[in-house]
Amino acid sequence: MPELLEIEMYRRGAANLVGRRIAEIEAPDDWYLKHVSAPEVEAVLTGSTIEAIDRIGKLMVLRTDTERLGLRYGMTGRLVVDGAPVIDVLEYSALRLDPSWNRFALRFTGGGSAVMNDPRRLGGVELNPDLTKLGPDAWSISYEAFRALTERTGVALKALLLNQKRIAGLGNLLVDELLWRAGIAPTRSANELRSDEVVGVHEALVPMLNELFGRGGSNTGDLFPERSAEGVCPRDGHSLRHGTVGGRSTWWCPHHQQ
DNA sequence: CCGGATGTTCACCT
DNA sequence: GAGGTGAACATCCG
Repeated sequence: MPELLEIEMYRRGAANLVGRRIAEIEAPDDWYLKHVSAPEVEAVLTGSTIEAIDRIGKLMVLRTDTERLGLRYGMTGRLVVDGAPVIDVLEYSALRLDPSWNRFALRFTGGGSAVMNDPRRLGGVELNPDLTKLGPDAWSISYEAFRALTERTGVALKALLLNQKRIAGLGNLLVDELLWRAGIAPTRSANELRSDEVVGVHEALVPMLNELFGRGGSNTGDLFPERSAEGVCPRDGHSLRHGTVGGRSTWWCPHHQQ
């Protein structure tokens, strides 16, 4: 479920963790810890206090006075704070939080906890993640930075927008929705876009994020209900095209997305 | 039963 | 270097 909209919901839902002191860490899954061992995380974080929670793209960062703990949610990771899932949209028909899917947890002095529950194990936890590996956050990228991105590569526009090193936060659903709104085919080479097309995509970006955040997440886009073999363009009724672009399943309107 | 899925990384091609 | 493909992770859904 998570793209940057969902991670932002998680971040806000976790705001009351600020000020809490970490009493204990549970890291039962070594595979979930990236570039760090469980004893190392425990040694560094136990006893420290969470001072702030940031988000860059799809990465959530818990800040203490000396460390930063990066939380990635993959496709199925969920955050459970004090026993309650921080979630507004159901990804499956049932919201099941099997305890065996708890991959990482912080227990706080005086009670309460933050638990990452992730059925598919696609997320992970990293100590002091290298933020230089992430491009500017999609919610605040400037037009100049966005235009520079498009000019530097000939990959399909969708592949560029999915590349977190270039622009952080957009996932498969949001990119399809964005390009549908902007009227650009996802297969277009980034550096062959006309200037007005680059403007159009950038201008559609923040309003789309604000709108879908207000509606409840990445799966509330206008195109989303039509992502199927029978899907038609909500704007003009044409049958949607389907294919693989940037390695991901992609739906777009062959009529108004050129 | 089978294929695909809101993500990321890496190996392996061309 | 640049770009593309497929596999891996594990579970659920149509």
